[in-house]
Amino acid sequence: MRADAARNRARVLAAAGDVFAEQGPNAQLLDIARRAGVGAGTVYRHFPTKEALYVQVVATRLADLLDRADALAAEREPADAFFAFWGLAVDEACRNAALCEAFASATGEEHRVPDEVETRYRRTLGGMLEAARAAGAVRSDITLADAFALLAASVTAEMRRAGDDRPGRLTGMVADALRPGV
Amino acid sequence: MRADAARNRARVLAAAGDVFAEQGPNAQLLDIARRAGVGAGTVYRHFPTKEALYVQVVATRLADLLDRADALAAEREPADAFFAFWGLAVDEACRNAALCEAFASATGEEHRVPDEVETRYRRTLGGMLEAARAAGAVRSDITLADAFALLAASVTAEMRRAGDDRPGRLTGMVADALRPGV
DNA sequence: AACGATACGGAATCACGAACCCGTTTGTGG
DNA sequence: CCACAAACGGGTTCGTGATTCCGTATCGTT
Repeated sequence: MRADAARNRARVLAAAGDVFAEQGPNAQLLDIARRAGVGAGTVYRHFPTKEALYVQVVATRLADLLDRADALAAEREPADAFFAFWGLAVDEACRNAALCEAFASATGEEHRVPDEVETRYRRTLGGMLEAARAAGAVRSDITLADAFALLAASVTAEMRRAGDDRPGRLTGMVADALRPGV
Repeated sequence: MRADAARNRARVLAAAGDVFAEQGPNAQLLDIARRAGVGAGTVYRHFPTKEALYVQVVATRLADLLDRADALAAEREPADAFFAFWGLAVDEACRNAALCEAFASATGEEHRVPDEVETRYRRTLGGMLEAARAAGAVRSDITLADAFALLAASVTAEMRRAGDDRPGRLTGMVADALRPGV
């Protein structure tokens, strides 16, 4: 691959990462091209459609997040790791409209990330959930689907947090719903 | 007003109610016109823009919901009324993409309902919350903003409920986060 | 340094959906 | 029953944004 092509591809990905993070999946392709310092045609030489570019960006962000999840799982006690990841994921999603959308639509219909990433996501969160449950930190009737749904709910709550300067408070309240009663 | 005009206006409102409920604010105006058995021009003679029609529909649905809230507040104990309304609102939102959007965007930026409706909404939910708090059924640190955010979160959770045939379960879990600890 | 092969920019094209217009139809007061 | 204002429908216009095209510029190889 020619050097300039590689450079432009990287620039487009970086710009798309920024723009989609700010504006979500409906960002305009021209905005991305402009921010990358490139013409629209160049974007299309590297990605077949805007959708493909978007999916690529989301998949990358998700993979980054899962890397961090793996690190947490390795370093901390199961319960701790699970809830730490929860907070991390919500925090990240709140700063990134693309990721936010990905959680909200979750195993949804549009903007599907590659199966490979989806599978890793399920495996990782599933593993942490299972471990936390085994450690008695999470109610035994909580399924992986419950966790996905409530994670999305946490993101919603946190994004709606109006005039509250205590980030993580609502997320914590929702996450606490997973813990066993007294 | 001519009789046919009144009839068509009602038809358009009914059709818009259905279509927006199914498809949310991005439904196509022609779909609505078609479902109402009317031309696009007729829709525009009664409502200046698609947005105005949408707002009208949402405001009506919200007002209906608030009527039911008032009834609950009158008939039941404060705590009971508050949580019953919570479940009702989530249930209604899940069946209605327009209402769902309205809760999600809440005191948001787009599709603003008339101040009159917004105010009534704040007053009603605020009153029920206050009463529930006074009855000791809701933690004293929960603000109205918290309630809005967590209500939106409940809707998200419930909509994501995948392969779980127990409607209201996740909503209940989120709502329980409002209750005082033991 | 010269020559393909690649890649580039951005103007032109296409698609879609909101909003407008106007010739035709319909309701209704006299 | 009539005349005419009000209302109708749907074809037309307009704007927006994704995608394509192609003449030009650049890279890397001989």
